[in-house]
Amino acid sequence: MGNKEQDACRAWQLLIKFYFVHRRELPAAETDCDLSPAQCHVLHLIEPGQPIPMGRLAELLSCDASNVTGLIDRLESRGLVQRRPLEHDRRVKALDLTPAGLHVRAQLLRHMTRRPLPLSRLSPEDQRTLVRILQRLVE
Amino acid sequence: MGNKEQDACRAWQLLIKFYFVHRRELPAAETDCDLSPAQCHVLHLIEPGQPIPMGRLAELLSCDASNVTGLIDRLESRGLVQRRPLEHDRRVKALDLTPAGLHVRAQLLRHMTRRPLPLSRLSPEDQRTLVRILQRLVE
DNA sequence: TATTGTTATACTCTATAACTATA
DNA sequence: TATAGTTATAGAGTATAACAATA
Repeated sequence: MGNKEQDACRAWQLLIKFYFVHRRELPAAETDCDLSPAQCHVLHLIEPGQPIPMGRLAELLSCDASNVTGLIDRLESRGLVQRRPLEHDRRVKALDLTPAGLHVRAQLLRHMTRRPLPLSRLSPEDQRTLVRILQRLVE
Repeated sequence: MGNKEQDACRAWQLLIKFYFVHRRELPAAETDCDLSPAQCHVLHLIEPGQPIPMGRLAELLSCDASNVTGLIDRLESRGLVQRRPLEHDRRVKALDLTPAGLHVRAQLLRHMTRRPLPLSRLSPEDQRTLVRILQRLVE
């Protein structure tokens, strides 16, 4: 029967609810770092030492490329991000974190993972189980 | 020891990652319904038959009250939401869904729960376990 | 006087369309 | 001609501060 479907659907609904409930907690971490949600997302996506083309970033953000221009303009003017044209194709501009950007990104990740409060309601076994299941979901 | 802390922290990080990965999938459901993310959030929060004061909505959205004014202006001009002053305290304006709003909200929830795809990777047992654990998290 | 919501203002985020530079 | 990114424009989302109406 469709029990498996039902469980998957129910889990999906719960994850969405969790998403909504906590989408209002994450911004606290973001404003702690003086970043807008979009800027936070960008910093999260630019992995240290792995320059990423602007177009690829637009894909990951699911937004228009024109958007990325302004987003990066602001981060660059704050000294957190650098544009550099690729040697073999000068149309492409690769983004990388500056030292200051690295620092803010690390701070952001610390702040975002600072409050696992609702999770402490779970038993140790459930916490381990949740970790195992989620790892499979996001891999 | 700190194992419990570690598991809670790890689970939190994974949920955040899940949040980021899927924050770009949910907007598809939102634009299907021709709603912005914020409008989607509002419709999600106004439960059918349970009028909610504007200030309470600002709390739930974790945003300034002045924001809610514009947000509701736009939804009201589209005929999805109604403002009504409470009889016993006419400062307070309670929000309720119109019939059209009810319809769009139901459509939105359907679209949002339409794709439990990554969840189908999990075994039936894991799906049930995930449901049980998440229920405790969002209750 | 205190509270609820609105208005005015300014900035960020977002998409569309037209454009520039490079390939 | 096609692609990567930018610019111009317009509308939505957001916060702060000053305001109006009600309590």
